[in-house]
Amino acid sequence: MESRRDVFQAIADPTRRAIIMLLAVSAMTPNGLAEHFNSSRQAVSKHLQILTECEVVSPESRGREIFYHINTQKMTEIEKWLEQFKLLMSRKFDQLDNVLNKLQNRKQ
Amino acid sequence: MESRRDVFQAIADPTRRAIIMLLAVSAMTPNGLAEHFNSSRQAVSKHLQILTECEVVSPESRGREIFYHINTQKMTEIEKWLEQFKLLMSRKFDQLDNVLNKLQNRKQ
DNA sequence: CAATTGTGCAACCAAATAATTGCATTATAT
DNA sequence: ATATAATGCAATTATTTGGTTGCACAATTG
Repeated sequence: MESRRDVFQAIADPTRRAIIMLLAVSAMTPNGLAEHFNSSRQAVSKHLQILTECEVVSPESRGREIFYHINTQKMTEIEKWLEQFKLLMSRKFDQLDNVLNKLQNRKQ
Repeated sequence: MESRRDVFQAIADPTRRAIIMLLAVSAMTPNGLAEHFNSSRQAVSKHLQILTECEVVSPESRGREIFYHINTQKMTEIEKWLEQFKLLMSRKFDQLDNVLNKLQNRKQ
């Protein structure tokens, strides 16, 4: 539970993805979240720790409860990466188009 | 190297993300890919195996070489999940809006 | 003040991961 | 036919992961 700590690592685990979805609807406490899963409260707490470390989530203390909120901003990193990917893909098709155009020009 | 085999697991590893980006530009062989990394060819081959298993990539044999292509379709699963997430987030704001509207109506 | 509640943290453990090295196999080239 | 190149597969290993239990500690309740 130490090293690689980024958004992609954060969403790799299905339980963490479920936590993210729940928190997207409303901020919740570890106990509140744990009710939705089979694993123990401490297990959920560990996931929250990981999510906090990569800033996907941030804790807000209210009395003895801690509400965890989604950090939307961090989630956009995934989107950025996907955009980059799609850009590279589209360029590939552009190059293919160029090849096809040249072939067509030769035929003319 | 057995169990969880989905797109999110696929993009969790930074080397695999790099491989995906390279293949987004053009199909490549394991040897060709390995030149871009410090790790051994076999290590890259294992990543390709994982990427193949979750259908992010597919192999095309040409003589003794194997060209790996990106399977764009599978990448959209990530996008779908992100869309779902953003939908939940927007609904949260809608609910907040509703609350604010009701408060405003009371003041009227 | 004592009991309870909500939480984090440490120690521990089984399983999975990423990487290595050493082969076996197939296709090409000489 | 033999050498070489491109690749996959198996065994091994260190590290990381995800989970558990048991505890400590602060806030709340009675």
